[in-house]
Amino acid sequence: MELGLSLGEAPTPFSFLDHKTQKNNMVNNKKDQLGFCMALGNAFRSDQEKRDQVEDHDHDYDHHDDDGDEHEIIRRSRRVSAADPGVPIQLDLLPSVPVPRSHMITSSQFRFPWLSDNLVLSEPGSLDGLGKGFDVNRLPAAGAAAATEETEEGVTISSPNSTLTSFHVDFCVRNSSTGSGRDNINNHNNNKRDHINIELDTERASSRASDDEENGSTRKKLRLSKEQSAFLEESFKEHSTLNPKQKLALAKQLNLRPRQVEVWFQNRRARTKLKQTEVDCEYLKRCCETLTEENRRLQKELQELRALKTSQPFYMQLPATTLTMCPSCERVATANPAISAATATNSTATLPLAKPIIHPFSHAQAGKASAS
DNA sequence: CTCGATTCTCTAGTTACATCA
DNA sequence: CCTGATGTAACTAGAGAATCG
Repeated sequence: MELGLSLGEAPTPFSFLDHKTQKNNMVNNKKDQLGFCMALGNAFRSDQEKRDQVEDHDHDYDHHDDDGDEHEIIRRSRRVSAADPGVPIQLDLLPSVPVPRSHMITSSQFRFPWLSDNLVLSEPGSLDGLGKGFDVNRLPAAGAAAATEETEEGVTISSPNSTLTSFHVDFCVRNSSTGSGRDNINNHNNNKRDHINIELDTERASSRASDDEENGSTRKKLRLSKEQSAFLEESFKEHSTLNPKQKLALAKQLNLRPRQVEVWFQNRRARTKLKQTEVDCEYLKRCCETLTEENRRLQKELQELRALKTSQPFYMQLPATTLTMCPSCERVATANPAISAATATNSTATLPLAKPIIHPFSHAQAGKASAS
């Protein structure tokens, strides 16, 4: 009988994984037939699944919890323990873009544009303006001239006059130029600092975006505001891909060009995948270490058994048929119970040999033998 | 039904820029 | 102020799928 480890065959999923995770991993493994079961979610599913998701969105935009985003990966990876090297490793992932608590939006606090035209926010102050619709990239005064703008995809963005006023009235203390606003901010008390910084942030984004529109083709890099990033992040948690309808709705809501939303999602997927690759790499590294250690242990055991064989030549010269595995129950039936005991305990004690040979596949006898 | 052109969206890789230590 | 590292928005190329005539 031989014992071996093999990669390449269809794996039997680890029992510690729940059914859903197993299913996901089987999907992952099917592709390259690695036959390796990992306690990690599938951040990127097959094209067919993605298409299915897009089609689902055309019907309804309900949240599907089995979306394999990295947060799901975190939850699933936490179900396993790293304490035992033989047990798969716990891998803790932090969200890739840590959002300050004060800027966090939970999905229960608002709804996405494709769910409803209005966002519902429960935390005033931290995200002022969100609930009334984003306008952070619009020019405060001059931008109003462009009350209706045509995006690159021919989408008309509605007039900003509904939100612009309230959003900027609160922060009229700052300078109109981008850089010099900091001096004013320093004079304010700490309670307002965060609030103002957010505004400064959005204002920078606003001025750059407007510059970009003025310059046209020049590649001016826009830094998305915290609110925009947080909103996109929450949106990404819901769905890692967008259909055109969602993209337009999101762009309209955030006052970004649809192309910007599209690019953000592309880059976000790339970041997630990169992170997932790092996690996979780390996991495989640890698996390799575990297997190396196991291999070392088995080699040592083999050496000890060989040593036993040389020190007990007569004892080991028993007929081969006396140590046999039952093919049905996979129990080792031995003619000499002491041999199995010695093998199991790796003992080198001298053993009595004058015992009758038991039929290897007689379960009743084998059971009796093992019991003795 | 098949075929080629077109369009759209994706990934992977890269570049350019903003920010920070 | 300068500089290198880092993060990320934006770009490019190429592939695959869907659509249309």
